[in-house]
Amino acid sequence: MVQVTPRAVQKQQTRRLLLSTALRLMEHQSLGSLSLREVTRAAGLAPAAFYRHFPDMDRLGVALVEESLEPLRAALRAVRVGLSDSDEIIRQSVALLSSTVRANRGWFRFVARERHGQIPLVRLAIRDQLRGFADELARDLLAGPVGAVVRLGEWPAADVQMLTQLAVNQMVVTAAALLDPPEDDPAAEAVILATATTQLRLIVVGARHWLDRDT
Amino acid sequence: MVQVTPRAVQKQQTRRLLLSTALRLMEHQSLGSLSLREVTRAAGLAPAAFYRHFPDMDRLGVALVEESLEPLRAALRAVRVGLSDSDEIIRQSVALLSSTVRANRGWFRFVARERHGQIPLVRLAIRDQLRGFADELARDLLAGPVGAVVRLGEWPAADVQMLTQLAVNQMVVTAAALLDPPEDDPAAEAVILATATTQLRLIVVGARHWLDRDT
DNA sequence: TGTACATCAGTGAACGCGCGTTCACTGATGTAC
DNA sequence: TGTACATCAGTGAACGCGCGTTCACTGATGTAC
Repeated sequence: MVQVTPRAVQKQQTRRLLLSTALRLMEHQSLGSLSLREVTRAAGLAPAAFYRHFPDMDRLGVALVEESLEPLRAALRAVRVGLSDSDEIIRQSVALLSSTVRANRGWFRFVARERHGQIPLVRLAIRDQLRGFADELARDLLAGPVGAVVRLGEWPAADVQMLTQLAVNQMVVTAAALLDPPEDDPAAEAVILATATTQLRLIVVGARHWLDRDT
Repeated sequence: MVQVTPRAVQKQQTRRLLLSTALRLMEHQSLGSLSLREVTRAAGLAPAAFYRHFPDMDRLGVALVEESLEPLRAALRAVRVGLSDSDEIIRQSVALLSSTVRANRGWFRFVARERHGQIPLVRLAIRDQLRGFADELARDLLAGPVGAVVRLGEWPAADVQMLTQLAVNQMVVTAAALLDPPEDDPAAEAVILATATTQLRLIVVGARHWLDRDT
């Protein structure tokens, strides 16, 4: 049973404060170099208060992976529901990518950085969550107009997984590129989005011809 | 003029020792959390000796990016030269990917981790080098049998860039997946390679139909 | 409702430690003659 | 070739600092009666 006493509510607020503060501080550093004291200092707490919520920073990282997933998953599904049965699969996919990154900058930066970062527990948690994203995308595609266009229902299950993993990978990589200080060029972001669009288009072309690839 | 006195030779050896020691130590941590003292300790030097070679750890990271490129570039070109005019583009591409990662584990891990890591100078250096890889791949493809199959010569230049960047991205991501402790499953590596093979195949299918994608 | 005790989120001081950087130094190597 | 001075890669001690973790504590909140 979840505690709903004022004290328990306050504790949850402090916990969320620690998580959001850590995410904010990681704009310019990795989890591995973020110190417990930095987080509590920025959150306005004594260092020792940290231990009422997490045994160490690694576990805070894992919690960040798990608890950031929910709003992001909701955002992704909401945009996907808007997909009509038109042929503009690609334009809508890139719009989805772009808007989702915009609305979840901190989380994407965190995932891009820690996905291959130094903390094994966090890497594992991210890998699991990305697999979940890919699975969910697969389900949505199979049920929607995009799946119909490329006849996804006729694909071997392993191939569907491969496709959605490729899409999720490209999403994360593109997001990371968008989040990196886009050098001096003010048009850098447009270039990145244009490249991502074309790459996605190539993948969709590949998907369209997947079943007749040997002819 | 390059110095060739015994003293200069010794200095270069020490410099290379620092670089290789740092790369080895980064198997389990990121550059941002690797300390100058750890590197000099593992290299058998006094901490202050570091400053004879690099102003700080960030610059060592940049040097690592730049100086690891050469052997890797040589390895990549050597394998590509072996490509005959057969249709087995994909099998050879994955063999290339797999063998190259095997022969350059440390470097791939470093690139995968620091590409989105916390040190801007290193991120920038890696981005430049990956762009160089993509450009070189584009040149080789245009001149070779693969380019002929997909009529790469008729593609807009931006599309060729997009394709080779996608390939390089996938290479780095797959390499990172291979390098991560492959969980408990002993067949995990085979699964990763199979997925990478299929993804590459999808990309090639997309490339084959790229010019007639609107028909 | 009021009281008396229990819980526990957060405090603040203290600890030992490894860090990056500085500095004057040593002694082998290099150079001018 | 031999000598006398210059260079400079690497040393070792020292510094001040922020770190993670511990501990006894405080005082508001919770609970039993």
